[in-house]
Amino acid sequence: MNEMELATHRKKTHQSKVVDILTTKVACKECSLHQLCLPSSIDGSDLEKLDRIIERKRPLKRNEHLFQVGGTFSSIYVVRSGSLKTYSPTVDGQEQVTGFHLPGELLGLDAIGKGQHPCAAKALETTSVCEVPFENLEHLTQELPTLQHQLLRLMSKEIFDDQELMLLLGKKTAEARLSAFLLSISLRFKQRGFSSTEFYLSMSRNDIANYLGLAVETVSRMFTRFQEDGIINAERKHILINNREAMQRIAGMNDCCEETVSDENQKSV
Amino acid sequence: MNEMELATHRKKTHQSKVVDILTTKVACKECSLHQLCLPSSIDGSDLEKLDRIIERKRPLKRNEHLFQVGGTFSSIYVVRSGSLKTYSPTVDGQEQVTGFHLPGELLGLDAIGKGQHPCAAKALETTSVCEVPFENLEHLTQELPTLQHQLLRLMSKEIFDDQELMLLLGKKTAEARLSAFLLSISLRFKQRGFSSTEFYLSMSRNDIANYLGLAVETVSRMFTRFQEDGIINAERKHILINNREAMQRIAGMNDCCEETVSDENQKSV
DNA sequence: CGCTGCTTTGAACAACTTCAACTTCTGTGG
DNA sequence: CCACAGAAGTTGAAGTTGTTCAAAGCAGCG
Repeated sequence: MNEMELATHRKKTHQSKVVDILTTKVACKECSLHQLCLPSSIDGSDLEKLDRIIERKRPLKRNEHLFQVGGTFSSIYVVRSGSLKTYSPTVDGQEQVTGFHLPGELLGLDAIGKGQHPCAAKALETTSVCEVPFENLEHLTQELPTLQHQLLRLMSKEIFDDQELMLLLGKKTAEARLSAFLLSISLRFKQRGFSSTEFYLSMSRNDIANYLGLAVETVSRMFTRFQEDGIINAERKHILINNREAMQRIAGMNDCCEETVSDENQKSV
Repeated sequence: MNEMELATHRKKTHQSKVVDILTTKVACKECSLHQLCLPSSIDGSDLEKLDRIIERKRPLKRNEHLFQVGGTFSSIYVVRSGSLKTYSPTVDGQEQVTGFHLPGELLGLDAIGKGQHPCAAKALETTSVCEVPFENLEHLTQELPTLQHQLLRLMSKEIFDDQELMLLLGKKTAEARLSAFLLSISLRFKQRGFSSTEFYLSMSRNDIANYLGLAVETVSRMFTRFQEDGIINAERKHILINNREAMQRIAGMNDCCEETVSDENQKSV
């Protein structure tokens, strides 16, 4: 039944030039991000239903906005390729980078509550996204319990991740922050089938510093220090992780000065 | 700054609290938190369906746990009265307070993704909660689109709030953090029909400091400073907000350097 | 080639932490 | 009801981390 429909659908949406693999209108079924995205754990005709409500937009160029602060919320977005940053303006005219978004990751979940985007999203490089009109998605989740479950899971994960970051910002030293950041990126690349030890950072030092709540200079110094210690090789945006264990150690604790924490005493009360 | 006044306040503080109202099994329909909680925008027989899946547990005593780290996730919880803190253990055996929860607020949303609680929840005072078995809730949201919508809204709000806190932790000075914290508490009390200018903090300075990513001593000093500047009156846990505008100004910007309260000509926007 | 924006480096400085002592509060048992 | 011990909060002084300011090195691009 649906093969035909799907073909028709694809033809209808196939109006822009096919430049490269990034702009191809891949069905969810064939998308390599399948397992990371909303369709995880959905298949068959259900997947096609989801597929049908998704709009695949033309790729964004570097520095183009996906949405602006205060923009009306109507869709959530999934990164298909490339990357974006989200950031909010602060009272004093600065901006605070609230997140980086790699392929398979969702954007816009923070806007559901108020109906408008509390942050802006800007492409860090050439980036393509799937647009999922939220109203349609809500309707579809009524039909597909597993889709609803997946949506809730993804939102929950976002809450969880945010809390991890809060912990980072509240308690960790500069080197712990950068280390944790690099490990997080590394892990996310790995989950997407890329190398976890060698990658390019699409964001500037400034964005990293902003995200981690540090001054650019501090981030730069930390990169230098890690390199001197042989833990990483950093040539501009090209990163090579040499010693993952060391990084995990640094990211984990290193409270302020010395370590020697082999304490087993779990506080229970 | 009036010792007589403060002494009087102190005496009033020691009045015993009658808690029998708190333990009554109120139906959602009659709950004063109706508008803040899941049932918002549901009514009639639908509300009764929700009511039926909710379990009202016996009140928790101060320092009792609602759930522990790593505990199996099966329900989300709504605070009915009292308050709780959530906190996660850090690698080095410390704990990081991730939030305070007042009546009408949800707990456990961060556990949906992994199926177990990434943080523990402990009562700060005598506290009663509603338990909402998640599986039942998920089923019910399939029937009641508005309930689903409300759940998504609440989760989205949590994401949004977390991002606000990230901003606080990443960019703000100690006084800005404390000021923003007090304003947040004030607002939440107001939404619950309590005074927004005079309230009791159920959490210790230690918890506040931990939550804000500061040392206890720093928080203490900031309280003292605010009091000296006449912005608040703080007698232990009893807080009186005298100058909301000043607090908003301090919470908003006040980049790094200090200035006196008289200073009106600061950068706006 | 010279401009611009991004990154790195150095030195002085400020904010916050840590350490330590002291005060105030709370609750428990005599 | 009071005394006492432990917890919680406050205050001061010294010490660190990270910031700010200033300037120089590097890549990209017209």
